[in-house]
Amino acid sequence: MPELPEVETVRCGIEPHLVGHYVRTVIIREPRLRWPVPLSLSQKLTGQSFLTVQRRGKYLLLNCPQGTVLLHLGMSGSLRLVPDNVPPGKHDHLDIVLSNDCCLRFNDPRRFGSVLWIQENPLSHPLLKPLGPEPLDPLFDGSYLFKRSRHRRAPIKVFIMNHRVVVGIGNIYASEALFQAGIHPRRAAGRISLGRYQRLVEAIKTVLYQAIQAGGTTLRDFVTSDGKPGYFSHQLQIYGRTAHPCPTCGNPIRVDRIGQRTSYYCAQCQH
DNA sequence: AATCGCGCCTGACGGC
DNA sequence: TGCCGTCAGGCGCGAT
Repeated sequence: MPELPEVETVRCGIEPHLVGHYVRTVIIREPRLRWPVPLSLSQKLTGQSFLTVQRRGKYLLLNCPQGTVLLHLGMSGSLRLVPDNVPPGKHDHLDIVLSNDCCLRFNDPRRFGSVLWIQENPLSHPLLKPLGPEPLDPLFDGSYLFKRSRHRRAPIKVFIMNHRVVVGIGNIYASEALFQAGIHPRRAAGRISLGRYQRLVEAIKTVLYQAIQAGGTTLRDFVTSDGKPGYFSHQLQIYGRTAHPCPTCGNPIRVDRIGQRTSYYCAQCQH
C-alpha cells in the first residue's frame, strides 16, 4: 500500500508531466470513493493549468490557478500517466486528460482513496489543517516527539502513527523504525526518554529516506501504458516476517495486534 | 483531551 | 470447482 515514500515517488513522477500543461477533459467513471468525487470537479478543473505538485503527508496537491485537486491514494490507489488513447481497465475511476495527450489515471480497487476539489488555501482545509509536521522536516526531531508524548499512555507505535503527531508513518514503517531504534512497539509513549526519542526520529528519517531513494530507482519508468505501477519492493527487516530470525539476534520475530494493527517486533532487541 | 472502535471496500486465501 | 468467511489496511469520525 502507498506509504509516504511511494506518494513522494508518485509526486516526483507526475510533476514534470503536469506542470505547465492544462486540463482538456476530466472523466469520472466511478465517483464513489472515500468521499464522493464532486460532480463539479470536471467543470472546475477543465481548462485549468497545473502550477505545482505538492505532497502533505500522504496527500497529493495538484495546484491550479483557481483551486487545488486534493488527492489521497488510500490503501490501494495508484496514479499512472498513460497516452490518452489507452482504454481504461478495471477500477480506473478517474482520468484527467491533459493538453499534452497524456492522461493522469486514478485506479483504486478498494476505493479508500479520494479526489477532491478545494478552492480555499489547501493548508487551511479541514483535512490538512490538523496534521502534524512532516517526518523529514528538520523541525521534526527527538525533543518535539518527547514533548508531545508526555503523559501519553498510548503505545509508541500508535503514537507515531497518529497524524496529528507526525504525518506519513504507516504501519510498515512504524514497525521498521521501532525495530531500528530498539523500542518495543507497546511501550507507553510517555515513558520513553529524550535520548531514545532522538534515536527513534533518526530511525524514522532513515527508513523513509532509504525507501524514497529505492522508489526513485525502481519507478524510473513511471510513464507506462500497461501493467500495474509497481510499488517498489521494500527492503524490510521486520515487517511481515513472522517467525523469521531477527536480523540482529536471530530470535524469531513476533507478530502482535496493537491498536487494531498488525505489528512485528523482536522481543529480544526491542524494549 | 486522549483514546477506542467502527466503517468504508476489494482481493487473496483457506477450509469445506 | 465454487462458495463463504476472514483478514488486510489509511484514516476520519463519533463515542467514551
